[in-house]
This record gives sequence, structure tokens and C-alpha cells, in this order.
Amino acid sequence: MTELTTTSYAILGLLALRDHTTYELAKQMRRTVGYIWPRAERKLYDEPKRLVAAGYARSVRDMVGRRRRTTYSITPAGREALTRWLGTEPAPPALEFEGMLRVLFADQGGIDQLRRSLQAIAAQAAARRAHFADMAAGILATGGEYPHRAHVNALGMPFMTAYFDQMAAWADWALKEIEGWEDTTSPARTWAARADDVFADAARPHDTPPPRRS
Amino acid sequence: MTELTTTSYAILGLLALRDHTTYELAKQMRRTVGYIWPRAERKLYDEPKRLVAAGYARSVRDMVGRRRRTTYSITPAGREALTRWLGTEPAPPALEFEGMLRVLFADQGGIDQLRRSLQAIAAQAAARRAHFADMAAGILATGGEYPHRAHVNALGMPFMTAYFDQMAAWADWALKEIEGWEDTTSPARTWAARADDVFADAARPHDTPPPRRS
DNA sequence: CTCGTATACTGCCCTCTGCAGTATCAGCAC
DNA sequence: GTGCTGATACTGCAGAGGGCAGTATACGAG
Repeated sequence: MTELTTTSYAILGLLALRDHTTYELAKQMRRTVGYIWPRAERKLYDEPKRLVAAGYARSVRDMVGRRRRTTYSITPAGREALTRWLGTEPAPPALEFEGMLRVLFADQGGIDQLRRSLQAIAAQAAARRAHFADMAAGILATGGEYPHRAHVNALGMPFMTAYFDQMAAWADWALKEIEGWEDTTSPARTWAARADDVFADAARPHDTPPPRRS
Repeated sequence: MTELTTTSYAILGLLALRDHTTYELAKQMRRTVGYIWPRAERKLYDEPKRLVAAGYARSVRDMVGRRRRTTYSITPAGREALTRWLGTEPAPPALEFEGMLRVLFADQGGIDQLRRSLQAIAAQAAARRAHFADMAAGILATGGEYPHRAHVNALGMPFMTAYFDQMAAWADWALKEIEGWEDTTSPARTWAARADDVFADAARPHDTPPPRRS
């Protein structure tokens, strides 16, 4: 076994909160951690085994009827490893944004294709934004699953909402801008002045308003 | 050969602009496309070969001194494939944000570790933001490498700047919020009221201001 | 009693990353 | 000219990761 990856620590972090079955790990990935560190469900069946091999977790198999189930728990060594990891330099964020790729190459296709790509981006961002709105509402209503961790969850929340709000706002802006476009190539001339405005704006760094605090 | 991946189309999109050597493809990935579709340089030596095998690109080998060099160009079939792809549904964006993972699990470590993670995030976002400011300034100064594509580049630019501005603003906000924290666990009580404010704010969807147009 | 949905895994093939290894070329300092 | 340095140009390989098919059982609704 080589050394642990970020994925290992993501799972170790979940195990630090409480014991998890593999299925519960998968659910947490779908609901929360996966928005920050997306990994295929398949991986969540391999990775905890590595943690066990490294001495950072223990596994217990029990039976639900005649179906087996594995529950993982963190060891003291696992907690130490997690704390050590928290002190190392984080890798820069990486964004995979297929929709933007289509915008960048839009001049190779039709104006309707560009419009539909932007609409898809707006819809995807709105759906994800709604997920976090629901999550926040749920925490407010019930106190959340881990009240003693509300503060760290609250610290991250404004990033996620602003991230998806910004993505949706950008897609709406772009849809508006291309309203007058007749095709995907001629705006190089007809829209040139606005393009220059955009570049001028981008060239001059400025603050966005901080996450809104009411 | 199975079918093409998004990575294939990312490269095909670059070849649609002009012929590229592998090294030039790598440079474009570092400078532009990689911020949207990050791939290791290693892949850029394999992927164009698949495009050639699929009939979507052609390769020409020439010599610079005694060192060989491969230049790829797109075929008519490649242009058609790219245009077809532009009409398919884009995959939702995926964000890998190791720094946020450390914020989420911050209660497993010390307050200094949390502070340093947030500082690293702020620095990473600022550096990437500066890259796009430089790029925009360069386009303004020189007209850009592809003036006939200025409009699609301009369409994407506000997303990138707002994305990194927002990330930096969030990190600054979080650093400010944790200024009064003595450790990473007790704020669950001492900071609870503010946490509730944050969740209430997140639960209520609202617009962010659109990309700034001067 | 059946159907739908949730739970619980494994195998397999492919993509992708990261790193080591192996070169040559071009410009500049000295 | 010689020796740096940084850019250019690739390949092999091991391990991480994704996606999908396959194979089950549990359990509640109707």
C-alpha cells in the first residue's frame, strides 16, 4: 500500500464524527462532502479497507437478516493522522466545468446550442443551490445531526451558496448578453465594444461583496 | 478504442482554432482551458493520438534540428464531431476543494491549522484571480491571439473572475469570523447565534449581483 | 404477495495522475 | 567556445479513480 490520498482523509474525517457503514458513507458523500470532494460510490467500498490496513480504522461485520454489513470506526492512530493532515498545505481547488468548455468553443456551433448550454448551466446551478438551501433550512429546523459541529458547517455554507448563486447569475447574465446575437461568430464585430468592457472590468481586480450577513 | 471523452473534445476544440503541437496544447491547458477542464500534461500526449485514430485529427511529424515534433490538425470530420458534441447535455460542474475539506473537519485540529488553511485558500484564489486579470489586460493591450473569438472569451471571463473573487472574499470573511475563536470546538456554543444567522441566510435563496458591468 | 426502493457489495475495463527517465534546442553569461 | 538555464518533446509505469454491469437481500406500501 502506498500512502493515503485526500480521499482517504475525506472518509477518515467522516469516521471521526461517528461510526459509518459503507452505505452511510455513500449517503454523506452524496449529501455533503461530495460537493467538495466528489468521488464515485465505487471508491467508497475500497477506500475504508485501506484505512483499516493502515491502522487508521477498524471494521466490524454484522448481519441484517442474511445480508452482511460492514461498519467502520476510527482508531486513535486515525485521529492523529487526520490532525496531522489538517496541518499540511491544501491542494489548490480544481474545477471541472464542461458547460464552460461549450461556451468557450461556442463559435464552432450554433447559437441555439450556446443558448441551451447556458440554460443547462443555470438549471444545474439552481438545483444545487436549492439543495444547500434545503440543508440549511433542515439544520435550522432540527438543530442538525451534529449540533456540536454547527460552527464549522456554518463556516463553509456561505461559500457553497455564493458559489452556486454566482454560477446561476453568470449564466443568466450570459443568456441576456447573447439575446441579440444572430449567430456565434459575427458578435466578434457587433459585440466587440461590450467585450472590451468585460476585459477592462476583469483586468481591474475588485472586491465582490462578502457573503451576505443579515 | 472506446468513444471520445470530454478531454478529447477539449483538445479537439483547441485544434479547431488552429494547428497545435503537443507542447502548444500543454501551454493552452496551463493558461486557459485547464482552469475549466484540468488534465495532466501526460494525457495531452495520448489523447491526440485517439483523435487521429478516430479520424478527427491528422498528425504531421517534422524535425527541429534532430528533435522530432508532432503537429496536430483537425479534419472536417473532427469539426462535425465537435459541433455535434456542442449540442449534447453538459455534465454538471464538479469542484474539488481540498481546502474546504479542511474547514469542514477543522474541529479535529487546532485553530492555527484552520487559520492557515483559510490563508492558503485566500492566497490560491488571489493568485488565480491575478492570472485572469493579466490575461484580460493582455487581450486589451494586444487585441488577443484570436480577435475573431474575443466575444466567446469575453462571455466566459466574468465567471472566472467572480469565481475567484468570491472564493477569496469567502476566505477573508471566514478568517474574520474565526478571529475571536479560541479553539475549534467551543464556538459551537459561543458562536451559535452567528451560525444560525448563516443558516437562515443560506436557507433563503437570493440573488448575487450579476457580473459587474461598468 | 408483489413491487418499488433502499441497502450491500464485487469485478472489470477504461481514464487519468504523477513521476522518473531520456533527450535536444536556444539564448545568455563568461 | 563553454557551460548554464529554461524551454521543448516524448514514453513507461504504477497507482488512483470512474462507470457500469452483475448479484444479492431488506422492508414497507398496497
